[in-house]
Amino acid sequence: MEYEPLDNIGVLIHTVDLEITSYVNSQLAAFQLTSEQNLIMALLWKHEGISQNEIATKLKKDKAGVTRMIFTLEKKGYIRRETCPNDKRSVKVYLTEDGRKLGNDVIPNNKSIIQLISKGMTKEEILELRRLLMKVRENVGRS
Amino acid sequence: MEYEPLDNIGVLIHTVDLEITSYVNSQLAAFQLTSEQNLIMALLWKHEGISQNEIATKLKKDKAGVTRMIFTLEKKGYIRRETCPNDKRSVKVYLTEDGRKLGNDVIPNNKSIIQLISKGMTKEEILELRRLLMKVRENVGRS
DNA sequence: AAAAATTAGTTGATACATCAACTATGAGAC
DNA sequence: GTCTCATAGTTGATGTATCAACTAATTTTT
Repeated sequence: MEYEPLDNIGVLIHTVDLEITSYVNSQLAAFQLTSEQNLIMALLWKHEGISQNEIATKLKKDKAGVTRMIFTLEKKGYIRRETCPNDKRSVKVYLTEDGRKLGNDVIPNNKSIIQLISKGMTKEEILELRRLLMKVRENVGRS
Repeated sequence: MEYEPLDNIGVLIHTVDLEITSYVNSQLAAFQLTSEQNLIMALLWKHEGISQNEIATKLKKDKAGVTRMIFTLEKKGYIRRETCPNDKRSVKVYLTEDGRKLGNDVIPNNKSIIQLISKGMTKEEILELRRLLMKVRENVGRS
């Protein structure tokens, strides 16, 4: 009855996650963006003016973390925060000119990153990978 | 030519990783261990007296992080550090009595965690999941 | 309208991943 | 033996994830 605490699907998923992040970060370094900041920017390139709360919901991230990432992006000069006049609790996030221009280079870059991750896999394999990952997700039942 | 920066295999793997970690942490909370601390303990339950460097290598973790995790485990009273007399640069890590006893409860717990993660999947599906994850790994080429 | 509950966001704390700079020790070349 | 290089570990910094406690504003209840 051997058991392999260091070599199981959970650990493998964690390792692959870190390696993907490392790769993505290396591809984004030139734009002064990290993988997670890039997700926020990607949202804003599609729907500018959404609130921090919407960002947190869509990215399934903790609102505390979103507050801090937004702060970092603001420091970098890519976004602008504005209190919503209709609901003063809410903060709407807008792109700056720099932030908007950044998309021209980063969006094509993102497309090629996404393609590379599943390079050499058939549509069926990608679907199967998704299905099996969803099965694991269901098993640990965090939703 | 749509592109889905927020819904691709990379993001899914990241999400599943976080959910697995969250589940594992919930199962380990009673033992005052986190998922990563548990990996170090699991190593020590098998090979007591290995060095921090061996721990870092086997867990593929940065040595800086290992230093800090070892420090935390020492504070918790589960391990003991001892400078190697043959190589004074090296620190050997030993279990305390508490740390050794902890294994009696945690090891069975770990086995059931590992089983649960791939519950309801056939051997072939688990192998296919591994294979596809290794393919992604190869694609991002961080090794 | 006043009280109670909910919501948006902030701040603080802890943990992990990663990189860079550093110290101390050891090993190999000569 | 000394000089050079490599190795083990530490410390500091930044970024992300998560939880808890908190403020301020809004919505619901009564």
